[in-house]
Amino acid sequence: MEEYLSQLNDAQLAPTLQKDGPMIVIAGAGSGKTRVLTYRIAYLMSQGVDSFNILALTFTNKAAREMKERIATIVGSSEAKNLWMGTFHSVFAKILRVEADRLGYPSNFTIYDTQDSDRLIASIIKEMNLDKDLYKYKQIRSRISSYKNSLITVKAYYQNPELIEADAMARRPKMGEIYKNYVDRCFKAGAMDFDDLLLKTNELLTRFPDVLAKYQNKFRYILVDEYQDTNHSQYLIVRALSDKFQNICVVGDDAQSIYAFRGANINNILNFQKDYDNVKLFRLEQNYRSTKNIVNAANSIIDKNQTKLDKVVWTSNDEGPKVKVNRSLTDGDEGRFVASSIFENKMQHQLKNSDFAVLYRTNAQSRAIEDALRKRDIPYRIYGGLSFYQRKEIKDVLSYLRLVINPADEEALKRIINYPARGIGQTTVDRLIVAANGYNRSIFEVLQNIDKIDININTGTKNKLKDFVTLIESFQVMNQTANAFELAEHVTKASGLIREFNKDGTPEGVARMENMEELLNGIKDFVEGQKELADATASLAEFLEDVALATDLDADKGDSDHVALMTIHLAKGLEFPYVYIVGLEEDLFPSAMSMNTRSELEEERRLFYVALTRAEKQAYLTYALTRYRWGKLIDAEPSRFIEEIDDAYLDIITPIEERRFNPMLDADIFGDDIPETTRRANANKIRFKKPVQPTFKKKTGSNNKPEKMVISTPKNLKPVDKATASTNLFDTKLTVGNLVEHLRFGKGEVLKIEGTGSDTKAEIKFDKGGVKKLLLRFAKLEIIG
DNA sequence: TAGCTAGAGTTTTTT
DNA sequence: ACTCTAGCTA
Repeated sequence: MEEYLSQLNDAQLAPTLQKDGPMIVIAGAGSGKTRVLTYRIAYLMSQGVDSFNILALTFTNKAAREMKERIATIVGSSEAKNLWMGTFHSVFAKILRVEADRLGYPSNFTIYDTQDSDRLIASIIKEMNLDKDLYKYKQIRSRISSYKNSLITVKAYYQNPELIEADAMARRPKMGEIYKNYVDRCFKAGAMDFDDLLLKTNELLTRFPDVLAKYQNKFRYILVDEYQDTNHSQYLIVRALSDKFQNICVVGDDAQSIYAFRGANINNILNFQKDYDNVKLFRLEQNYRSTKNIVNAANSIIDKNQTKLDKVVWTSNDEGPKVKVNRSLTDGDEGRFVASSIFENKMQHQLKNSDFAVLYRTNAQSRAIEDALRKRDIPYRIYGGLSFYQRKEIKDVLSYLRLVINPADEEALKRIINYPARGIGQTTVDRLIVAANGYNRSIFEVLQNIDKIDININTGTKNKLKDFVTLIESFQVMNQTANAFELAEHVTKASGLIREFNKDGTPEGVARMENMEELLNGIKDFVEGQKELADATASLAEFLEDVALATDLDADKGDSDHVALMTIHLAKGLEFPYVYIVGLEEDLFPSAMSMNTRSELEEERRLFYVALTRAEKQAYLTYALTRYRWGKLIDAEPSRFIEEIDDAYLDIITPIEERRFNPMLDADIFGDDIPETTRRANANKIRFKKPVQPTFKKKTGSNNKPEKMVISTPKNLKPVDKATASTNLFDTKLTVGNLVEHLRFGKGEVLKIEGTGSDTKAEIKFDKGGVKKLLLRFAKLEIIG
């Protein structure tokens, strides 16, 4: 142990060796707080604290896993195994499963993700015959979420005239009723949403003193990482659990609080010293991560914020190069700049791809970067966005599995009762929902008793429903004996999902099959991992819980060398030698949605601070003068955040304006006979999902507009049946490019082209039928005059 | 009931 | 630019 402690400096050592009592560590960016947490846990154990009695709450499961591995190398894996470590959501989901019956929930409750919640709310709004323009399900969901995070239950809502008044003012007088219905339906479905995992934990701890005592005695030592991003609900859980022994250690940095939008309350960290008696305060101010230029640039930004704790982050690292600022003409150019710069840095400094990260404010920005990296053959990985488990085909498979575990799961049932199509239409489902609500039973119970109840469904449809019940019940029987993988494999076949995915033979169908196979492999890995633990409960239920709470970062095994692309939010806690912060433009970063109040703007500024402090050696700030947003080209101006950095730390490099068309990068996509200006314009508009080389000849009619087009298909792609396509075209010169963007494959001709400029529409007829979805980018185009 | 189309809404960030 | 859905037709 001592030899490990020798790796800490004095400032880090003090909190590490502080064994008992409430304490707060204010840790600047890159000051080694993870190290302190890790060694402090190891130290506690060396002082005789039982690992069963330690609870560490982290921000991601990945962080928990890494910390656990690190501790295992110090104290041994058998000791480390018993530590309770994870996110708030995953730790309390486990506890809730154990105590579920107290709250009237089944222990196999489903965890609804955001999409499930959205669908349920939309369904409720529809059932209540409310105006969906007034009651937008996303807004309603976010309202409900913030109620729950503030511990405002339905009852509390109705007792609070201010809230009722506020919703009435917002022309949503039925808000309370929707909230009540939503909560009831979740309960009836045996489902908890993300916020419930915290809310129900609070309910559990307040309503049942014996349960509270049990966990207070269990978790004698509690550590919370990223405390600045806890919300009220999490705050109360921590307070309740630590109340008896008061061995609570929170670590955080007010300057890195970036989750106010989901209820995080920066006052939790600012007021910690008032919440407990005799709080020991520690500060970690020396940055070990970044160069002087980066640290100083970051400090000069955060100085502009009024709300902050006193803290001066400094470093004894090298000066390093200044922060480079680059201007581009378009978002496409910005992407190419980043790709070229990464390429050059890699060559010049002999670096790996994983030494680089590109950070952006919104997920939509990844596109332009992605395209540029692909053209340069630089491997990359996009984190976040739509995660693997949220993809349609994956959710479909998971829905079958969810229904096996919890037949009451309404959202899972609605997803798959007619997928693959088995002749059960919306009308039938609506009637089932009405019946289920009327009998106060789950839809599945209604289905099981379809002959015994009074319901307006014809015999043919009833038989189809019975077949569906039989199918699910057969899976349930199989689940008694088979392991999760065997069951999942059987489900994909017996449900007809495999047949469905193989049906059309399109690239999308093939991709879906591949994804499903990847899911099955994942389940197989999970089952085998569980076998090693000699845990007989290697169950499907546990897999589903892991999946529900998994994030994209958690899934990263770090086994391949790639450039990381992610939002700044996702990058919190990570570090990279080279960091590119892109899209530094007004209305984008800071976001247009966050410039109404000073506190919103300050949060954006903290976000920028987080972004910059991810960099170890070199940071780049880039912005473009024009950018495509919502499909339209808009002008942009540089972010105020660039000006806020002290000039002394900036190196404003030559703008990309002089960049010339680079045939090596662009010519492979566009035919040689297309004028350079058009190709350049096209280069910004067209995205290819796979490297293809369509070639086409441009021939125009007398009025210089394309009148007819023949589209020929590469041999390996199958023509589809039928054919009209309409699209808005930016200008006539781009007709070809945009059609490549939109067309599927097959032969066809243009029936009509209407309008000019941004309002141009084209209609194309294929010889052999049509375009199911206007997605394909693999066409070979020929325009005939 | 299934399949197709036109039109609306979307992009702020996530467990 | 892309996705989702209501509403239409067969």
